[in-house]
Parts: sequence; structure tokens; C-alpha cells
Amino acid sequence: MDQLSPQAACPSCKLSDLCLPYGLQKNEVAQLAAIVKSKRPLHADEILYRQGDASRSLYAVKAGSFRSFILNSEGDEQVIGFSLPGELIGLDALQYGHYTCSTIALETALVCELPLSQLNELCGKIPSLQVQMTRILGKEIASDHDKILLLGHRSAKERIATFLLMLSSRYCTLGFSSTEFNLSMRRQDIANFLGLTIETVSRQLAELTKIGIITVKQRGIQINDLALLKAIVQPCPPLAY
Amino acid sequence: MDQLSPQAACPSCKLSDLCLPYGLQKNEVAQLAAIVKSKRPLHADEILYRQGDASRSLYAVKAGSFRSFILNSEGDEQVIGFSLPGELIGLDALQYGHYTCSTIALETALVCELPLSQLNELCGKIPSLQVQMTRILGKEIASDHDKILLLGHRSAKERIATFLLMLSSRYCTLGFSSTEFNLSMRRQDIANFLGLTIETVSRQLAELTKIGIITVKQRGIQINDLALLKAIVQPCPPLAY
DNA sequence: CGTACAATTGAGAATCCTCAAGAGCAGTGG
DNA sequence: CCACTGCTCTTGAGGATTCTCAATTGTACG
Repeated sequence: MDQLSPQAACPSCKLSDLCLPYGLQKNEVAQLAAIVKSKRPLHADEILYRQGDASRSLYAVKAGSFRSFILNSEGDEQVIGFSLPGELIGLDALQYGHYTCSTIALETALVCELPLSQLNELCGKIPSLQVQMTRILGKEIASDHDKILLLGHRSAKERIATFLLMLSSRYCTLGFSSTEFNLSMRRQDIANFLGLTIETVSRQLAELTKIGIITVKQRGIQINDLALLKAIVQPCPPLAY
Repeated sequence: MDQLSPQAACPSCKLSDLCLPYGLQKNEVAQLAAIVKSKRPLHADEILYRQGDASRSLYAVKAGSFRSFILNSEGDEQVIGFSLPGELIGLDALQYGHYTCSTIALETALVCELPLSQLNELCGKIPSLQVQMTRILGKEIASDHDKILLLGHRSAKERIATFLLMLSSRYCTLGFSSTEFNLSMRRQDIANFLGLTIETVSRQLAELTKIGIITVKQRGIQINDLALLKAIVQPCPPLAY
């Protein structure tokens, strides 16, 4: 997770294939890099943007991680997702021109700011950038569908298992270990995200530990048996249908 | 819900302001209309596309309604949403080139087929069409976030109330009554969508009826007190956080 | 070393699910 | 026209999962 060392913009960024530049020509990547307004560093618990703010930019995560949440009328937070390096944040704002959720850094983090006006302009000039933007939006939608499935049709144990597998797979994509990683979020954040209570998360992690499938040391997670963890997710609870 | 009378393409379609043509110039709408491959009619329970199919088109609902669902490895269906006239279907396929869910007609229905190749080409030519596409994708994402919130943080009663309010608002947008409408889906579909069992849906509807907030006659729903229904949704359950 | 926060663990309670039976309604065929 | 079948929806009773409340342990930081 420690990639905070100074890095040049898109052309030399090792995340570029996971991010917007994927599939672009060299000169096109350079044009994209030219509009990256700044590589804004954030410290833990710093807010990237607030729900309701006018959206002038998208953000690409370069390092660290983020938590996005919606505040309801009572002021309760409701976590809708976590963002890792290479992922785009702020896509939900594309319709109304303001962010529909807030996003906060879970740890020291770095983002590349992409001013929407310039990004849209560039998309008009570079068709493959537009294609990539659309692809990323489609991915976001597909991933949201997975979350809907998770919340609507899974038991507590399956949710936790799925959550760990999601992280495992995303870390793997980033070139990190898929079986050993640190959670950057608190249990409370996980619970909120999964529609569970913090106690249930704790107990389910304890159970998975007791069976030997995982080892938990505070925020540190080690997956001892990836296959067994996947097996937990498979058997869909006999819900109606 | 009965709009099956023959209607011309986009320029004279009364849904155009709710659909892709919104914000386009007259001649641009004409260009869009020209690529609408066909107005395909479907009968109830007919499948529009199957999960896994190569995605060659997006579909705009012109009449009737649809149910989208994901099939998991056990063959269980998991409903991820319903589509009403003016809404675009198939957006989840934009990333991988194949549909990640299946979509089926709930009743006799009509769709406008938009071949992706031509749509993308046209987006390149008409910037405001591209803007509108992006806006629709952003809306889809924001609406998925609402579903995540619904499933993760709401009690059975709140889910039912929210579901009814969502439909109410969408029918209202379409120019129909916001307090009286027919459900085009079975209880089973509602239950599956809301992550509940059919029995719980039935019981909650019965309770709302007993309090007098709604009147239920089979598929027919009448909302007697919209304000009270909204009040049910507000008080978020004191979940962790 | 003490405070604040995060996480675990336990016991009882509530919501929602499971299983089962019955009612309402549409379509079919004698 | 009516019984029959099939499907949808409702209603009831009991049980399981998850939540709530409360106390304790663990960890980070000044």
C-alpha cells in the first residue's frame, strides 16, 4: 500500500493500465496527463469531496484508499463503497453536476484530479478515451449490481467472505498479495457497508478464524484457504426463488 | 401503462424528454431516430436479452416494463431492478461487451433498439448526445447507490415503503398517477428485489393496509397517504453508526 | 501511564425466515 | 356452466439469524 513516493504523471504511472489511460496511444496519454490538475495528497480522515458539492472533477486514486458514504436526513452515514488505487471516484456526480455521496481518505492518500470540463473536451478529441470512460462507467454499474446482490441475497457469513474476496481480488490486480493484506477501514465501516452490525462482523471473522480459513491480526488479514473461502460464498441461501 | 398504440420514432415520441433525445437539437434527434433499428414488441415473459449474450445494442423502453436479474451458479434468480418507459436497459454491458444480467418483459412491451456501434459513432458526432449518455450512466450509478442503501440499511417495512415510493415517483414522471398504479411484477419479484421473502412482502403490505396508508387489490396499489408513507422511510433504523 | 478509540465477547430480544395450509383468481376441458 | 388444475397471494406458528445492550479487552497516542 505504500506507493507515496513521487511518481510522474500518467505516462510513467504504473497504474495507468488499470486507470483511464488504458488502451490509449502514447501521445494521447500525454494529452490526458496534461489535464491532470494536481496530485493532491490527503491525510487520513480528510474529506475529498462532500455530498452536495458541485462536481468539477473526477478523481483517480493513485495511492491509499477511500470510503464513500451517503448521509441521510438523520445524519447517519451509509457506506456505499471503498476505492483503491487505479479506480475512479466521483462518477455518481455525472448526472446532476453535484456529488451524491461524500468521500473520505481512510489513510494517507494521493489522487489525480481530472477537471470535468477538460476531461469532457478531451473525450471529444480522443475517441478511445471516450470508449474507456464509458467502459469504466459500465464497470461501475456492473460492480454496483454485485453489491446489490450481496446485500439482498447473502447471509452475514457470506457477506464477510465476499467482502474479503473482493478485496483479495482487487489487491491482486494491483500486484499485491491476494492472500495477505491490511484492511484500511475500521470494522464499523465494513459493518456499515455490508448492512450488518459491528458485532456481527467481529463474530463472523472470529468464526472464519476458528475454522482456520483466515487469520486475523487486527487490521491484518491472512487468507489461509482461498478455495474454502470461495466455497462459503457459493451456496446461495435458499431465499425465495 | 397502455401506450402500445403505434408511435413514430424519437422526434414525435412523447417519452423523448425522459430518454436519450433530451437536450438534443431537432436535427440531432432525427439522426438518433435514424439509427433506432426497430421497435421490437415483446410479450409477457419474453426475454429481451440473456446474461452472457454479446451486447450489440442498448434498449430504450417505449412501453410496458421489464425485470432484470442475475443468475448465480446455482441457477437462482436475483432481481436487480425494474425498468419503465423512458429508461435505458443494457448499460451494464458497456464494459465487457456482454450483458451481465438477463432482462425479461413483465407484460406486453415495446423497446427501441439502439445498435451500440452506430450509437457510439453518433456520440462522436453529436457532443450533446455524448453528454446525455454520460448523464444517463451517472443516473444509473446514483440510482444503484440508492438500492445499496435500501438493501443495507432498511427494515422490511421501510423497504416496501421505499419500493412503493420509487414506483410512485417514476410513474409520476411518466405522467401517470403517483397514488394509484398497478404493479406489473409478482410479489415474488418484489421480494427478491428487496432481499425479503414473499411472505414478508405480503405481511408488510397487509400492515400498511391495516394502518390505512395504502389500499391493495391484488396488483393494484392505491396510496392513501403519501406523506405517511414517506414518514415510514425517513426514520433510519438505528443500525451501527 | 492514562485516556480515547477500536474490537471482542456474552446474553437476551426482535425481526425476518421457514414450513405449512388455505384462499382467491384465471384458464381449461368435459 | 362447473369442476379441476395451476398459479399467486395470504395467513399462521415456530425457529433461526442477526440485532441490541452491556461489559471487557486490546491498541494507539499524547
